[in-house]
This record gives sequence, structure tokens and C-alpha cells, in this order.
Amino acid sequence: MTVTLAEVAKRARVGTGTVSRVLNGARNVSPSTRDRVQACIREMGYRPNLVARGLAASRTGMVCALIPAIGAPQHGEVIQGLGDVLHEHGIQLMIGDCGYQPDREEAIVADFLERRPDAFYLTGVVHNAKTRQMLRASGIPIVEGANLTDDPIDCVVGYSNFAAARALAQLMHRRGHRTMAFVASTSDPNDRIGDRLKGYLAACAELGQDTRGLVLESANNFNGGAAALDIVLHHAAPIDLLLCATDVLAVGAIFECQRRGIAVPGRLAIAGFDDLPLAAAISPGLTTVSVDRIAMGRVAGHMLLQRLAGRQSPYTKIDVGFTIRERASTGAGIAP
Amino acid sequence: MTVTLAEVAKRARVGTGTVSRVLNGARNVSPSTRDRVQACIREMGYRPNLVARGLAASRTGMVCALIPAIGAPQHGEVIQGLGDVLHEHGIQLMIGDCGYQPDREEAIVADFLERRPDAFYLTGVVHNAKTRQMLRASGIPIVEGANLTDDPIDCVVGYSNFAAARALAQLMHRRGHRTMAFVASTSDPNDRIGDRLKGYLAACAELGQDTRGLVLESANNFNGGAAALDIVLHHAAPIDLLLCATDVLAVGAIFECQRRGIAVPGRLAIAGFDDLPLAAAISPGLTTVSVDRIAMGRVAGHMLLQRLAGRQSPYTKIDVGFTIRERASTGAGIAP
DNA sequence: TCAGAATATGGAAGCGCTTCCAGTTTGGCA
DNA sequence: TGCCAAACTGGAAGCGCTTCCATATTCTGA
Repeated sequence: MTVTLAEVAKRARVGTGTVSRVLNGARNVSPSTRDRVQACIREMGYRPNLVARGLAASRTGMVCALIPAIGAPQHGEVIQGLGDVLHEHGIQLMIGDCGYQPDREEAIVADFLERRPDAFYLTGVVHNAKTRQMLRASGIPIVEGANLTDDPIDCVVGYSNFAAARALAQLMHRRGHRTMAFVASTSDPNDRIGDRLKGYLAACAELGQDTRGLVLESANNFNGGAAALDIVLHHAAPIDLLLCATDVLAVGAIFECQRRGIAVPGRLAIAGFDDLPLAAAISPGLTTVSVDRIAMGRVAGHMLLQRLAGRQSPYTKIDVGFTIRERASTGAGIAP
Repeated sequence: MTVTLAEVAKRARVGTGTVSRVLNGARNVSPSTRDRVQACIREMGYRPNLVARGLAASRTGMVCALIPAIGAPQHGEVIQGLGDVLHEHGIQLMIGDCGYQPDREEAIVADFLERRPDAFYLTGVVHNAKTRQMLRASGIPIVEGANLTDDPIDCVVGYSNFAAARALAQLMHRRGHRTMAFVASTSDPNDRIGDRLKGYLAACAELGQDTRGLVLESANNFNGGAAALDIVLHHAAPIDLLLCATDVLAVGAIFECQRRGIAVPGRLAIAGFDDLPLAAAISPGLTTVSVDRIAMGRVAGHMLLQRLAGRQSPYTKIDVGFTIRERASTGAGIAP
């Protein structure tokens, strides 16, 4: 049915090894042989079988990446950067969606490992013990992303969600906000959101602010933002800034303000986290924390390539940093 | 290093064939043997090598899916439905991102075919001739999704973007809108957007409306929606409804209206397409076309499973339909 | 009780490639 | 011209599994 390497070899009247060498760009093949083989490959429409190659070479040319939600633009960008870099080196990505559930992540890791990927990318830095153990035992390079940790499985590339949230809260304090509330979803617990909350709490502690009652929980969607707004408005102590763990929550809150005729930032300032396209588009523009996620993905890809090339990478931890984008939702660019 | 099937066989004092039979749930294995083998598998922590299995069985248990943008929630939902169904049958998805570019799609299809997937899912129904030829030649089941066509490569599951756009325009006409404009991006041409435009034009023709100058082009992002709004406002003939080929464009237009203090739908009604979560969350709520994309993905998965099971599927085309959600952006629920 | 069918089982062959080793050819240099 | 090293090449072995065939065992029923 399909053409095999052996058939190409026969037609070109060379050994199978020689065809393999041509395919893999080995340089110890004479130009005339190479040309002849390549001509046969073209004429016969030969396409190598990567399954067989993977078995023989014990390199599959495949990297697995786990993200918490396919369809979430944040993670899509990371995957895009990662995929671009790897693709340039002939490596393909296999993407798994673990839906923010550690148990699903564990199951997917177990499944994926049976496919013998050359490396793994994981979103986040907190994983089941079993997951870590399996990955370590596999012996392949692992990169964790989108956050930082001192105890990675192998390598990490990301930014400190803790530091970013803390910096944002501190900046808002400098801008004059004194009574803040923080809203995060806890239904899908993950280390990024958790660290953002911790960063906020750390800032509050440093600023001497009383945080009692100022931490809210809400589902991580637009409705969740609206619900949080409702609670904030009915809070005993008046609140002048709502810090949201994600842009989605923040945008949900802004929409609810619009519905209720509440001035943003006049009556209540709102800030988010992630800098989704939506944050720049909405009016008022949303103050948020921005990270170059495509670049982060690319860095992850380069780290993996380094490791795959056998070069012991000189680092195991890369901080890509973050930027706070101040927009109108917290009063930026608005005359006092 | 890692445990192989042969080692399990040796420990269990059976042949490799028997272990294989146990693994694959063949029923002609005596219970005592099965138990012994399974005990060894557990004790030794054996994990099958799917690469080797794929080569030997010429079934990889892998399905490739191509979407135009990873990180786009619409496609994420389809993939989720598809992946869920396939996963229940031990099949894993390999996702490719072709970025709305037919050439990239072709390249990815070529690459993916070298991995010998058991089946393929493609977004959209228009593809390069080479792409179609490669897929047909591969002989594996193919499902195209997210639109309909009379000339599928193999199977299709989707809805008629044409019919939906036409129905929306007709409904808006019945609601009293007489001067419509339609905006779509042409920078990333694809059959879904193209068919939506055609559906709109068909409705206009049927309604006897003059469409000259009422079709706009704009990048498919929030800014594109804002830009379209600007053009509509400066159009010679006053326009009372802006139909957008995507919710993103529509939301961009609504944001721009808010910035300019233009009443929606008072001064201008706006409708979108896709029913993103954003459409229900924004105020005014966005009238749009809704499709159960998760269900669509599930149907695609079932079609593939049917085909893989060798059952000649009794259909090659499934229409999952669409729903028009009328919301406040076109006056729904607003007292006249 | 025994032939014949049904059920279990071992093990070889092979899936399509890479890789290694041995053998052949070519090239360089004195 | 001769000799050794370097460059090239063929082909066997093997990657870890499935599958088929032949054999061994157990179960039927007359």
C-alpha cells in the first residue's frame, strides 16, 4: 500500500541504511548517491513512518504539553510560542487538556508517557506526587511554566504570580487606594491563582492593611465577577478598589457596574490579571498584569531543545518577568 | 531501564502473546493466567509502549485534529467534545494549529500523516487540493466540522453558516431593521466567514434590499469592530443594524459605541455570531447565533469511532443546527 | 470411553525504521 | 607506486509490540 524505505532502497539500488542516512541528513553519503535516493523518494512519493522511526531510534520527535483549558487564550499563546520553536526543529506537540484538575493531569501524564514523548511541558508548578514521580522516573526533560518555584521537577520558565500580585497591590496603594478587596476563584484551585492571592495578602500585611473580609471567592467567569461586585457593594466597610485574580472576573465586574450605573473608577476602581485582548478593548480600559506569553512559550521551547541536545542547560529556572498596565479602570489617564 | 512486555512474560512464565492478549482484553485467556499476568504487570510497574504497539498493530490510537487557532474558545469547545468521546475509547488527540492559513494546514497534514493517525478532524470544509488528496490517499476516516458542504472529503458534521447568517438577517428584517451593514474579516479568509457573508447577501437579495456599500472588511478583533463602527457612522445612508461576522467584531463595535456615547440598540442595533460567553455577559447582551459546539465535537467523535469500527456509517453529513439568541443589542426584551 | 470441537498457550515472524559493524572504495601523502 | 586513513556503503540486528499458526489441553456428547 504505502511506500516503505526498503522499497526506496531497492529502487535506488542502495542499502536501507543509506536511505536512512539520506533522510536524516547524515553527511557521510556521496552526493551522487544522495541525489539518486532523493530522486527515488520524490518519484515514489515516499513518506517516512514516524512510528517505526520512533521505535527504532527511541526518539519520537514529539513533545507533550499540558494546559488547564484548551480554548483559553492565555495558554493558547504559550503553546503557540512553544510549538513554533519546536516545529522549527521538526518536533511536534501533543496537547492535553487537564481542565484544572490534578487527577486528570495525572491520568493524562500517565497516558502520554506511554507514547514515549521526548519531553514534557506542564502548566503550573504544583502537581500530584504521583505525577511528579512518573515524570521524574521517565528521565525526559520537563519544563514547568506560567509560574515560578524553587522546587521544580526539572526546569521552570515563568514569572512570579506572587510578586506580580503584590506589586499590583502596592502600586494601587501608592495611587491612593486604601480599602481593597480581592476576588479569586477557588473552585478550580491552581498555583497561579493561589500565588496571586498570597501576593495580595503579603502586600496587605506589609502595608498594614486589615484584610479581614476582603477576600472573596467566585467562579472564574463573567458571572463570577458580577457576583463579586455585588458582595463588594454590600460590604460593611466601603471599598474603593476591587482586585480580581483574572481579567475575566474583572470584566464581569465592570459589566455589572455598567448595568447598575456604577462609575468605574469614580465610585469603584477595578483591576485584573492576564492582560487579555479584552482588557485593552473594554471601556474603561482595564488595569492588569501583562506577561509576554508567546515569548514565555518560546523560552520553554528553547530550554527543551537545549536539554534534548544533551547540553546540560546552565539554568533550570528562568523568570520572564511581568508588566503592570495601568489603564482607566483604576484612574490612569483620567484628569483628577 | 523500563520494563518491557517480554520481561513481564518471563516473570509470569507465559508467552509474550499471552501478555499481549491480557493487555488487550482478549477473552480467550484463562482467568488464572490473566490474574497472574496482571499481578506481574502491577508489581513490575509495566507500562506498554504505544509506539511499538502502533507499529505492530498499525493502529496508533491517535487522532489528529486541526483547528485554526488554539486559544480560540469556539474551537476549544469542539475539541473538548471530540477529545472526551475519543478518550473514552482510549484514543488520544493530537492538535495542530494552522492559524487560518491553508498552506500551513497542508504542511501540518503532511507532517501529521507521517505519524500514522487512525483518523483526522479538520475545521472547515475548504482545503487545498493537495491537502484533500493526501487525506484521501491515506485511506483513514476524515471528519470535517464547523460548516457543511456537499463535497466532503469523507464525512462532515456542522451547521450551515450560510443558513444561519441568512436566517439572522431575515429575522432582523422582520424585527423592523431595514438598513443593515455586514462586517467580516477577509484577512484570514475561511469558509465559515465566507458563508456567513454569502448568507447575508442572499437574505438581502431575497428581501430586495440594496446591499451596495453595506459590506465592510475589518480585522477580526476588537479594534476591527471599532473601526467598522466608525465607517458605519460615517456612511452616507443611515444604517440601523450592524451585523458582524463574529462576536469579537460585534463586541468591539459595542465598546466603541460606549466610548462615543452611542445608544445600542437605540441609535444602532448590533448582532454577532458564535455566542461566546462574552455575548451573554456584556451589556447590552449581544444578539448572536449559537451552536452547541461541545455536542458538535462529540458527534464528530462518534462518527470517527463508527468509521474506525469498520461500520460503514449510514450518513456522511450531519447538521447539528443553530439557534439565534436575541438579546438587548437588537432590542430584545426592551419595551418599545 | 474416545473422537472431535473448543479453548489456551507459546513462540516465531514481522511491523518500518535506525544503527552498528564489517567490508569496500577512494584519497592523500611520502 | 604503495600504504594507511578516511569516506562511503550494505546488510543484519534489533526497537517492543501484535498476530498468526501450530501445539497442547480441556471439554463435549454419543
